[in-house]
Amino acid sequence: MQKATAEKSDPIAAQLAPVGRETVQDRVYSELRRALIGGLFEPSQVLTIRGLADALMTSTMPVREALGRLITEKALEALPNRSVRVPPITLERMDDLLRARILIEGEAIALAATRMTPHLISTIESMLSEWDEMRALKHKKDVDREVTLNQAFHFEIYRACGSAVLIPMIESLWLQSGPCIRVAIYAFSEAGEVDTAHYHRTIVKAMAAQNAREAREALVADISRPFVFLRNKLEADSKKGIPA
Amino acid sequence: MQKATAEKSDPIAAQLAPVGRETVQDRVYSELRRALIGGLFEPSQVLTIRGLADALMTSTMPVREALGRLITEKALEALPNRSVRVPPITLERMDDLLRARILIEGEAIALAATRMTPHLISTIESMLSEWDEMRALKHKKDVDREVTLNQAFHFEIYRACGSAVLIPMIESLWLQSGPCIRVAIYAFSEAGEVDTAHYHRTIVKAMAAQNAREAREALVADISRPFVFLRNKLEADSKKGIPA
DNA sequence: TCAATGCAAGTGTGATCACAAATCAAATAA
DNA sequence: TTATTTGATTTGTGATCACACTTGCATTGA
Repeated sequence: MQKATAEKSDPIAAQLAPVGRETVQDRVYSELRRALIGGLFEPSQVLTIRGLADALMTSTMPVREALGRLITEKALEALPNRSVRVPPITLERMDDLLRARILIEGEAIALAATRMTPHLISTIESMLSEWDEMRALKHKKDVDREVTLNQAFHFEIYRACGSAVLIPMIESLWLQSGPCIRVAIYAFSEAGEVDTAHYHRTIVKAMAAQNAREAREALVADISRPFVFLRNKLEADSKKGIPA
Repeated sequence: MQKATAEKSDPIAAQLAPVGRETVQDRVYSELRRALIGGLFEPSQVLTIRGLADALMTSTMPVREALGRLITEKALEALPNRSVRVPPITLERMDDLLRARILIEGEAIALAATRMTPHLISTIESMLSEWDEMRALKHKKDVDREVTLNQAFHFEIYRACGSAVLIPMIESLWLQSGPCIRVAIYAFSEAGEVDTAHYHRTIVKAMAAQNAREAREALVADISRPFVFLRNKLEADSKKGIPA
């Protein structure tokens, strides 16, 4: 493993930093988080501390702390062998996750709808056009960018709900459904174009009108899509697989 | 600090253990969890790694991992100084927590109501009588036992909802509202007797009838009580305090 | 040939060390 | 007396070491 000795401190740079410098474990945690939400890890893939430490150019210490944190929010799973893996996809778990997301994200967007400001509305409207830009040069399926844009759009709205309790729960739910979503988006691409931007436009319209009920319904339609799609795909696969 | 060197392994005892032995960090995590849900820490109290390690008779390592996990589920709070404390109580946060608990625990109990078995019903009915036993010898206010019993009753029901996603979220919410609840229960005791068992009986009746709507309403009444009580108390205190 | 045993590499866990930053106290200067 | 600075102590963070357990493969036995 590459040495990562603590370098001598630079007192000048130290005093320039505001108050809270970023720790290595925070960086590692963020990286793993991003990778999980983006679905960069396979479901059922096992992760090793030393392997991740090598990949992230650090020692094992920040990695084990980050893994522990991800395990408590169910983004990863601790096997009885003490090894850790990204949770496998099952139909029951997908239904469970979707139900929880409808419940909590639905509540968050309904709250947010009643608190919209003109500035916020123009912000999320401008995010719609970003979506169109990407479609313009869609010769390459940029799944990463698609995932990032989708996440930014949703959380820009959720932040407006003003609940310091609900938002971390939603982040945890995205973390848990990340691997499924990536699989679903790939399946989308194979099955032909599906207009995510259309669903987002419906959401923005409801938000601009401060109509909580319509916003919730539009959101439910948006987040249900990949789940029902993936569910159909998995059921079709098992029908093909089991009789064989 | 007390030495906690790894003792030599006992191969016989090792092979008797099923598969997953308990790690020290799991023990530490459980202890801190129990202490937080039970409200054994003061709000705004700062916790130090070495202090907890000494108290729990272990090294710093398991403690830091446990603290990191508790911080991610918002049971503790990381200050910019890198020190960690139990979050202070504010009116906004209490309202936020109560709203989330009504939303999620309400959904869980509604789900559970549709899945009740005779065995489960008799289990939670028997828990009611335990409550009466405690009341019989209430010469001593056993707040700890009260908290434990309340927790056991609620989670026995929540487990029946069958959602591996909702239950950890509820645990996180209890963890976050633990400090408030303890303060509220003390305030209850001062303000004279309040019959928790009565609310629980109403819940059990609705559950036995598999009436999801009534169960949800009874639950909301039960969990709202300490919050509205504490809210009134805090508002009264601030009215007395600020003009002075 | 196949199952069982034993060895070696890999992995997680806990303890300890090193270091920088924060905190607190006493001492000094205004 | 009050404000500032200096020094010692405390605390969090990251690296490294030691050890037990797991896993995989090769050797050995029937």
